[in-house]
Amino acid sequence: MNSKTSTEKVKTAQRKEIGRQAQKSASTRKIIVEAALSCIAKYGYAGTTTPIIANEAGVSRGAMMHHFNNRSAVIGAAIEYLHEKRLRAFKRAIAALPKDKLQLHDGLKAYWKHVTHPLYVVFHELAVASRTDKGLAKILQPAQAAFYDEWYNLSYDLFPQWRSNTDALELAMDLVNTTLEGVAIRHLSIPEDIERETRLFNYLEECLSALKPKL
Amino acid sequence: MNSKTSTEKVKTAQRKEIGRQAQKSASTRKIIVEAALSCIAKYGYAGTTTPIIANEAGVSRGAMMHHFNNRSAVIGAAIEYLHEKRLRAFKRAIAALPKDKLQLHDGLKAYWKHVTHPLYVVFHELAVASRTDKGLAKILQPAQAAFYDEWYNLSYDLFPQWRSNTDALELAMDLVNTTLEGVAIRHLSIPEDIERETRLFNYLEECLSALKPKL
DNA sequence: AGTAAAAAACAATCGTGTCTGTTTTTTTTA
DNA sequence: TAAAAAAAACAGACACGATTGTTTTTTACT
Repeated sequence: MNSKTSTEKVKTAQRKEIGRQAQKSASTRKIIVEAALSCIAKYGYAGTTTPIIANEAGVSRGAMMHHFNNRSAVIGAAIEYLHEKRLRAFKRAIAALPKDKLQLHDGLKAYWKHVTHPLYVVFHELAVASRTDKGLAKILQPAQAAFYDEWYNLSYDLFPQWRSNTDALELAMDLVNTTLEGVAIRHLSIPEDIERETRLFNYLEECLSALKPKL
Repeated sequence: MNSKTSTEKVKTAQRKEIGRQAQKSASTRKIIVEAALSCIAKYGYAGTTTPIIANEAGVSRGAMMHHFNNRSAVIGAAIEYLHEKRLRAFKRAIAALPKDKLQLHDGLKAYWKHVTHPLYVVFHELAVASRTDKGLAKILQPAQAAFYDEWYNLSYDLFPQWRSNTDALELAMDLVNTTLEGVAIRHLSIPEDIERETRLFNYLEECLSALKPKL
């Protein structure tokens, strides 16, 4: 049987005060999880093997397997960590924007920055792998859906002018989403062409201005 | 030393007349290559192992290794085959369009069909894998570049009205390219939403109409 | 008979999961 | 409070299965 999962272990250790052991445990877990993300970025999902992760983390594979029951558990924890990090970073970027005279430009730029962030390729890598790995899909999909949800809600809050026409908002978001992600993914196989991309970026901004409901 | 590559073998066999043996050889090679593509579509690039390909092709692994020196050779042949097939299918779709009163709608639809074709996910799968597999990248990149080139040239030929403003053409193509590919890739992790997609599709068409240089 | 195709067998490597043993920390108990 | 017991962190080694490339054997064709 599986006895208790690693997460449960942490929880029981955390109750009352945080002992040194629990601290160390959390610390190495974090190190391992970050190493896993780093490996996915460097070597791809298939290339992220347990010995490689352990090596990247600077711990023995035995220690790693003590904290996580199997490879999937490591990947799962990495996804969770990645999701939170991604969301936090995006929210922080949004929060840094001027609330009063918020321009479409700023929102667009924030999303662009998000999509060109190194961690985005990790998410994309996982998304592609999940197509043929149902187990992975089961872990990844909720995070993916949650992110889009959050993104939509944030946009709804931030751009009150659009609330009168949610269809337009949805269209605008789809346009931004697909286009920018398309550009980001193109970078994988084709060297970036700043000039062309900024032209596209500017055009997209024009489109949004035109789509914006008039008060 | 690698002695002669499988391709060379075929060539020597093909010179003079096409013997039945050479025919069979070409036939099984094709079967293997198609099986490889099928496997990439089904199990992903990492999951496409030599036993699986051979099994899918219905030949022994030994026979397969007789025709291809190693796994890379199979993949390489598959990419070449895929590229030609993709290009041919796209050209055929373009050729089927009405030459006289060609609408943007038709061109857009053709590209959309191309991007939702099952073989497109194979190409995308390979593109992602090539990020962390430089050997693969070396094979894939030329095909990728050639396809984009061909696409651009075709568009240039098909829409003479745009020739007066190549900047607009380039922008339009970037917009179409990134958006549609973005939608296609979204399908990997998120179930399609026909309504939203057609709305986006129609909007894209409007954008193109507006971008079109006036005569 | 001789050559190519196909199949099978082989050796080497690699990744995974499990198991055993050691050290350190925490908890219990005297 | 100090010693003993329990639990957790960690390291290394093992066995199993899978994949790859090579080599050997069998089959089919000309």
